[in-house]
Amino acid sequence: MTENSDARKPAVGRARGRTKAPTAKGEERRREIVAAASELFARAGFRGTGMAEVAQRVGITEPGLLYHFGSKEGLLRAVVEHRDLRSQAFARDIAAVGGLQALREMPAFAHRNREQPGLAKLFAVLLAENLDPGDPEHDFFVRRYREMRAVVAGMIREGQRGGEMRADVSPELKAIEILAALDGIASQWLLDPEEVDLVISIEEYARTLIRDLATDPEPAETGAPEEVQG
Amino acid sequence: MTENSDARKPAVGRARGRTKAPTAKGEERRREIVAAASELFARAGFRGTGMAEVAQRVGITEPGLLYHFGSKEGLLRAVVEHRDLRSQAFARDIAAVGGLQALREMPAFAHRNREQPGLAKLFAVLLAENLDPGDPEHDFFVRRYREMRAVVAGMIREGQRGGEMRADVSPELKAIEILAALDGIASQWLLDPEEVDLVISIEEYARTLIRDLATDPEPAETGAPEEVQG
DNA sequence: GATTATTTACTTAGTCCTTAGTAAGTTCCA
DNA sequence: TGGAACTTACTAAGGACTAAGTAAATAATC
Repeated sequence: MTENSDARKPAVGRARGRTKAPTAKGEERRREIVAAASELFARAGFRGTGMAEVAQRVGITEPGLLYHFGSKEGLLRAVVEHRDLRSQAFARDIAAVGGLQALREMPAFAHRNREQPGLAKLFAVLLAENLDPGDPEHDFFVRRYREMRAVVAGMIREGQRGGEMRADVSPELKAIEILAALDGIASQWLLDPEEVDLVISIEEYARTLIRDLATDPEPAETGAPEEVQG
Repeated sequence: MTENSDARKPAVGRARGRTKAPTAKGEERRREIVAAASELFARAGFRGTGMAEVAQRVGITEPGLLYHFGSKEGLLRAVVEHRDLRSQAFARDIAAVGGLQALREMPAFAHRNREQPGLAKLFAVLLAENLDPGDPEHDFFVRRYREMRAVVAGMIREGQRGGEMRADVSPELKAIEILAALDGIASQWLLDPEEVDLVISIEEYARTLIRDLATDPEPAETGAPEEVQG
């Protein structure tokens, strides 16, 4: 399927009929559709979700969908681009505070993720469906992960320059590890939330990271409640 | 699709026509089919692969496939159960050597994985397609991850009992973290092998782990070649 | 040890449903 | 009055799966 059908693929990404500016109603409609598609793609994946399901969910016909997005892949692209909150929020968090403090923010990040399991799942599912070059959004995920690794590596380099992080770790490799751990923990949590607590697991991993990376030993927070710094 | 069609689902798992013992030829054929299906499922997932594709690959008809496995889900089950080398090899490695030594074996595990990227990908893709309860192999993956976490936690407990690992880490949480990191690194490697080196990343993570968990400082292996112990 | 009966391992032909996508027309708002 | 935002009606292909029959190997019987 992916191999021979490179010829005459339908126009992807933009609408069929429309050529000028969209109206407010249209934009609102598109937001609804993206929201519905996000939910369904998170459940059954891109391949496991039919256009008819999405259409029914928003109360429109199938060609109505295609009017807005041109093709199923166009809809996927819209979902992937619009629902990009994850890496944006992630980058904002890490860029806002530098060095070690960024690691201390990881539990907050975990809390936010737990409140929107749909988003975490959407990300995990779509990533797995786009591992192959040739998968429709492969390049998007490659770019996103390169960006995220760069942001995390930058955060570590900052900590190293400031002297609060040990200098003998490679920022690039540590960035791979950190993103890997976060993804992997999320994946185990999504699979088996009764056995794997997302927040506790990430908190513990953050403690490990700080213990391993900090040059100064952290104030022992075992038994010491949060009001220490107040 | 997953919601309403609980009624009259076709018999899953076993063959339609056959009721007694299979012949040697049949078993060989089934192995061929499982191998082909594994490759195709790794590429496009269970949902993205048609029975016709699998059939063509092994040179059989579609009903020929169904004779052997009863349904598409039956074929998936066979793939998942037969291609279970990963966790078995993993458990064997970890159980063979206890404690810290198991962590030192992680790079070897990484090397094996790199030689069979198809298997790693199959695992990642099928996991993501079975995150939901109700997905056909959801329970299988839940069980597998529980087993793997138990094996890793046991290895850590052993290290702690022997005194070579620090006692103030939770074996259960550390097991989650280790499996998460391994999966996450593999996932980034599968997505972008040019930027992410599986073996180097896992080696570095193993070093971090040993540095963090060992009670005795390890002999600095930087610059010291392997012939030290010879 | 040849014949008969049974079973495995298929094939051909066909069912019925779902799939993404098209063509052409309609409504409604700016 | 022209274009955005739809709908109805349709196509062609692919989806898993069934029914019924056949070739060949195996097992049972005389």
